[in-house]
Amino acid sequence: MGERIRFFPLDVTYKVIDEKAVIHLFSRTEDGKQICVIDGNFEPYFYAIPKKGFSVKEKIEKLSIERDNETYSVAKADMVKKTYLGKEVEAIKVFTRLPRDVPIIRDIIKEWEIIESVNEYDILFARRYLIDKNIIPMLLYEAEGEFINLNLKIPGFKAEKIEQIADITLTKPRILAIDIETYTPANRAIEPEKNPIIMAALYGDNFEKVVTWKRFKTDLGYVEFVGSESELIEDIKKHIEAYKPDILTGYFSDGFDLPYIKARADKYKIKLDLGLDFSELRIKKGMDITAQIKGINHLDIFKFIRKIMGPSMDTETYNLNAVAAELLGEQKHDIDLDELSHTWDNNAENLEKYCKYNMNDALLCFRLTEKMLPTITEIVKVVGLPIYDINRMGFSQLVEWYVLRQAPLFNQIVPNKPSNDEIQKRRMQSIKGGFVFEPKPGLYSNIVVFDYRSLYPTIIASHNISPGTLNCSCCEGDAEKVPLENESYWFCTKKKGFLPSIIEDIITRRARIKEILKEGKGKHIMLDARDTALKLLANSFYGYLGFFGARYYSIESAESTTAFGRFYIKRVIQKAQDAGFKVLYSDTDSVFLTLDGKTKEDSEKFAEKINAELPGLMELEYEGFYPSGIFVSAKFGPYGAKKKYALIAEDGNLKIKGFETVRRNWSFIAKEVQENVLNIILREHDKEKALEYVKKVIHDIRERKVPLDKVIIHTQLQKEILDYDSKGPHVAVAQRLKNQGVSVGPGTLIKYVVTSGSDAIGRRSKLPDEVDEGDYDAVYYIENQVVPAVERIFEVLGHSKDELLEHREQRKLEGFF
DNA sequence: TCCATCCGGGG
DNA sequence: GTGTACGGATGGA
Repeated sequence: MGERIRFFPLDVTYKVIDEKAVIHLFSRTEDGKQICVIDGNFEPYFYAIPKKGFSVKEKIEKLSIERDNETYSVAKADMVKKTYLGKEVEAIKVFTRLPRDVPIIRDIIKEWEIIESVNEYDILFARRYLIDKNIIPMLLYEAEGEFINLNLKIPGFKAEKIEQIADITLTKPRILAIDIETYTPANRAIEPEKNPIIMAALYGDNFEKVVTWKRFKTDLGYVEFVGSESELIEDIKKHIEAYKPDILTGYFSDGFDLPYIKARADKYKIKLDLGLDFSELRIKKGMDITAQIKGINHLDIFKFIRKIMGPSMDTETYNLNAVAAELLGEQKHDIDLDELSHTWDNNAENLEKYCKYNMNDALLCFRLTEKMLPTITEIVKVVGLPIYDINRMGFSQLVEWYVLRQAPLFNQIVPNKPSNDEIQKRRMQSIKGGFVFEPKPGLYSNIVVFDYRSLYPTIIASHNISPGTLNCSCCEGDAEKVPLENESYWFCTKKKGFLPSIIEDIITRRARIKEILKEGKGKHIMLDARDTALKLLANSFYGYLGFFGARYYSIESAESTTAFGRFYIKRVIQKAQDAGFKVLYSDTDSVFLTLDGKTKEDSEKFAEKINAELPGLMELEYEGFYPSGIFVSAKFGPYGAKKKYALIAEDGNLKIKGFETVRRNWSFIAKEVQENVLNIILREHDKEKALEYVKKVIHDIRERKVPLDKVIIHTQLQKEILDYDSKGPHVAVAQRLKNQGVSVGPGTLIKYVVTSGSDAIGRRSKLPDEVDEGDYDAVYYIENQVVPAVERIFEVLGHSKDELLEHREQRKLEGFF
């Protein structure tokens, strides 16, 4: 009888040993040791689907060819009953001797007359293994087998049997962050072939190190001096090996740090055999550079944040400073990197601050990784691929690999990726989106808001939308048609489709998590993260159906999804009007009504009635009741009129959408006036009071009674100063800060006050410290801050901008311009 | 206006 | 490694 071990798989590859592909699961054991569990009991295969009525199994079994003195042959061929795009098929599961034989055998079989199609020939062996053996990275498994010597840096264990023993997750993988500084003179390009790495920082759990090769006096404990750049490279290699990370993380390390280190190591002929199997750090070039180390998940946290978190973040740029500012509330050290090379050459005694800077970058990267880890882990668990893989995927790829993992459970053969021609065709196609009912500007009372919970996912599930159920012959003429004018689509009503089944599963899993979260007290970081991961996936399905690269691309399905979306929201609008409610506004999945004399209970009953008629998982949710609200006309953006409204809830909370208040680059006084005006109007319904209040504030500004700290404007620099076309006041201030030797860059928060005078506005914008109390430009704050903040609100109430300003000032202003 | 190329991040 | 990106801005024809 063999031994038993418990382990969390983290990375998976395979090696050919004795003419056989052997899976290697690089893992962490339950008691924290590294181990490589190997499994030789898995064979490469793909599917061949013959044309109807043809028997092809024997021909395939006999297939064997010679090429370059190598023999490629089919190891085995099994007849299997499968489902392919909604149809039952008799396929052949074609086994080859090695993974690399698959494309060769496939190419031959593909050309045969009697073959309808070949499928699943491009699913990497290691991934195929994880799917077929139902192994999910970062979960706990138990293997039975024996320890063997494998010529690896870590012990080997040959498994005869592997099974999951409980739903236990590795929550504390060992993380090591890396960041390098290179010799790059000001205004010069980054040139790895030419310029050395001069510092490298590593930050981990109870571990911090900055390695550099110029000596200077310092008390910093973490600084380590070596004699040369090549020694620096050897040194960081040694530290990484000693730390034994599960995750090596960097910020843009796919595109910068690791390729740079590799380029410099190559120059000195240093072997960067960081892989746990002694393989070298691999830089894969192409359109997109990636860096991979076998056995260690290299995480480029920048990539994850930009691709996955990006859409839900405020920042426009994803540089470390801006991202750390938003996610951690921390910034990079304020130093001028342009001077580093000069300091390195001439003033080594001043290098300490650069070491601190270097360390801080590694620290920020470590913290970002820690912060993202729960979400990353849950995505890994939902999609079922290692951190390294999911780190480099976008939404559509995550959906696709989720689908690929579910496919065997539903006995599905998965369609192939589109050809280039097909992609070109698909790129031409576009579809109609959600329905928008434009609000009429005005002040309203007794507003009820409803929205469809997860509209598109529930439509896909409830209407059985997928390429496999589209226009099925079994329901032709019987099934309800998709509400599209120029098309005649229907989806099967007799058999649940594959995609609708798995999306339904995601929706119900989310509902269960929500239940638990509702019941339980305190924080559930893991459940929150799981909900985030599932939500992300569910919301990506509709986009996936319309994504040109998708295996399950179906423009008809995507079109039908939005068509049903428009249908259901329009139906709510129609029925609400029929029932005597007034519809104020609607966008895609939500609708705003006024009671118009009816009661809140009436609206709840109305929603119940709507829900009784909705299919499957679809549900119109009561979002809230608002005693009053104001809709304001807004500027037209690229997608039509932008929504701009404010509602007040029964508990007095304001719900503001689209107003400038939510943005940072307004002075406190402008935000305060806007919020107070909204409060007076929505709470007290007193237009005159609001008007008088604004007049009073304008008067106070003019009298300079408003304290300086209320006129400070905070604006975050979104890009490099040079990259701004129009240099607004904050850019001018940033420029002056830079001239004074202060390091400013994207993400830096600029605080300034516009002072009085007749100069250009940029010149009059000063740092708060430089301004005396009361020395602000009253006209600017009235005209460019306070008035614009409330102008549109008063417009709705029938008061013009001029009424906000007293006559005398108005004349003065006119004279001014 | 259309098509192709470049860029992001990093020093 | 049973494989290869993406979407938006910019600039030239």
